[in-house]
Amino acid sequence: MEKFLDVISDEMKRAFLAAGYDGGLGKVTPSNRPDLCEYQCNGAMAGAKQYKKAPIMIAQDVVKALEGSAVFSEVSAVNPGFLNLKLQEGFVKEYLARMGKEEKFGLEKPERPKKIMIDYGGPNVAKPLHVGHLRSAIIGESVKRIARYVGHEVIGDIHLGDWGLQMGLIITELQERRPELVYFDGDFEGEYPEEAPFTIAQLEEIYPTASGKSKSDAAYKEKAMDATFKLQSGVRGYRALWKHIMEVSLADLKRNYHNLNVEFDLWKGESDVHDLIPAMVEEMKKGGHAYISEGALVVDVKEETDTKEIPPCMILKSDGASLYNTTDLATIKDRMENIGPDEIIYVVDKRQELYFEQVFRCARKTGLVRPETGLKFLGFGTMNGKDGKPFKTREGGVMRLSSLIEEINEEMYRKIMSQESRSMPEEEAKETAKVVALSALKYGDLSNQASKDYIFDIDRFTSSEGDTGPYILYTIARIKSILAKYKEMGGRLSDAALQPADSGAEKDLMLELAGFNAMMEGAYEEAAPHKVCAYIYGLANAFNHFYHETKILTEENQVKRDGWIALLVMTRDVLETCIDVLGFSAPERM
RNA sequence: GUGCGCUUAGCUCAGCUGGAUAGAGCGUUUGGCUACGGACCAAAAGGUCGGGGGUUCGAAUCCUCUAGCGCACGCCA
Repeated sequence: MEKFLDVISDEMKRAFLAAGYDGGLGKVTPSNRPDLCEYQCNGAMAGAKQYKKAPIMIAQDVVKALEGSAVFSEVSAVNPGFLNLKLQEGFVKEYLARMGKEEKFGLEKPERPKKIMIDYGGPNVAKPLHVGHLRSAIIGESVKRIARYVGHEVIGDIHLGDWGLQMGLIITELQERRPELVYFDGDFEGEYPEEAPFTIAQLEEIYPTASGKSKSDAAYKEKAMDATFKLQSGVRGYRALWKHIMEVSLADLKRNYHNLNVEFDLWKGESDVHDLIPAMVEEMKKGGHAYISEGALVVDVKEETDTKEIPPCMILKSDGASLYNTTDLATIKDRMENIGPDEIIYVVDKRQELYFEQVFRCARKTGLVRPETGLKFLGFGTMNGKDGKPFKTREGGVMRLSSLIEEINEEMYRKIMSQESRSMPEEEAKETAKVVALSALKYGDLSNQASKDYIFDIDRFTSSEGDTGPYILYTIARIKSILAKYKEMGGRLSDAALQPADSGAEKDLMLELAGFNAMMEGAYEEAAPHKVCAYIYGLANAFNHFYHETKILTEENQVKRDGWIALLVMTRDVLETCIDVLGFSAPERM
């Protein structure tokens, strides 16, 4: 269905036309003077020049044309030419009632649903997730859910770092420690064991150790590079070890992402496209795009309009080895051939912007993608500590994601248990703490613009006062509690029908609800989860304000009371829909 | 050096396509539980939108200069 603001604007446009002016001037926006009006239109001022007329005169003409409007209850022309608007309660109610009946609250399906791939997460196997992986996961997941909700086909791909030197390092270190393992026996021809010869904990220790050694020990590094080469050329034992590393590591990654309520559709990685590289490189050479520069194979990606020298995109290093660019390009090739997306969105650290610009240009130039294929870089900023510097542990190291989550879970649990009013059983408190803590973590992140750095403040995020996840969940829990009590009293939610607003607070709440679909479309178009956050914060505020003014269940006028119940149901549903696209959920009580 | 980004209340952040008196939250001060959930609500104080210039009837928003900070700039990922 048509968006609320569009319906109002249409009415305004008709008035401009009826008064003899350009209908395009009749654009209505939310009021920025809530004390004066609910909505406003500035078209009279915009049209003053065109009609060589004082804005206020135009505004007055429009006011006349709007007499008897079914949409506006009040229209006034104010100097220098503002049109201040208030809406008919009945009109608002009708719009909400229609929203409630339609799927997705009347959000219109896209004319042509797109197939969108989102590349996010990007963990390396055998390395624990750390806080640097958090934003990609949280933002990517939300962008994915928003696009999906709006009606597009969306495929999330984790894009694992599962190939290359890091694997060789692990294998080398393993060989140092346990040379007796069959995997290192070149003559072995039997079946390798099903069980991996290491646990995830061991794996997570092996990698940094090996990485450290390779930096100080040239011979060790040589060995690791050799192991990498052998793995890539398919040596049986090495392949078998690689599979073990993958199994063990992936099981751990899945568990961790699941705890974050982040689910990928594809678990593809660099290893999946490795075999595509030689042919792709050949094509680039044949196409005349790739040439040797300073020993390396590169593709020029400069453009006339550049204000700055853009270095060429490197395809192969001077020693002939592939690099990050190569696998990223091969991944694009693979995706285009096997999935054929209309758009690929990369949710990565914003510092990689120039790099991705090079890759995108190279992909276009060499024809890996169609001209109309969208390649979008969604860069996010750094998560900083309270001191404004990149977030670290107290000791100054990189904090593991699991530690961070544990810390925030504990803090939330502590807050629940210290609640005087309502104590709940310890087990339930623990589960609830997890749910609420996730909202704190995600909302704290998503309520900021993705592209900016932000300060991670556990005290602020876990507070239930102010613009936080727990505040939103508290509001939902409160609504649920009232609805539960209503049912206990014998009320049936399905019987409740909206009524025209009775008070300012009620009307404000209704107007907030009416803005849902415009907000969601905007959040999708700009890939901006923070708009969803801002919206639900406003909605939760509007509800709480209404709640404090209105005794709902004790209202004796049944029609009125049921109207409020219907409003609560809708508020709850919209809030829950929104937190779902943000990637968290609400407990029944907290 | 070149390019990109940021700078809004004491702190953390919004600000839609240029509109009226620049908005929230936290913190501070004050008020509200015999209540459907007080993990809440209401009110007050708090601003040279980094600085200068320009465009416009009108600028936090657009242009330009400038300062401070951050980031990136071919063989890392």
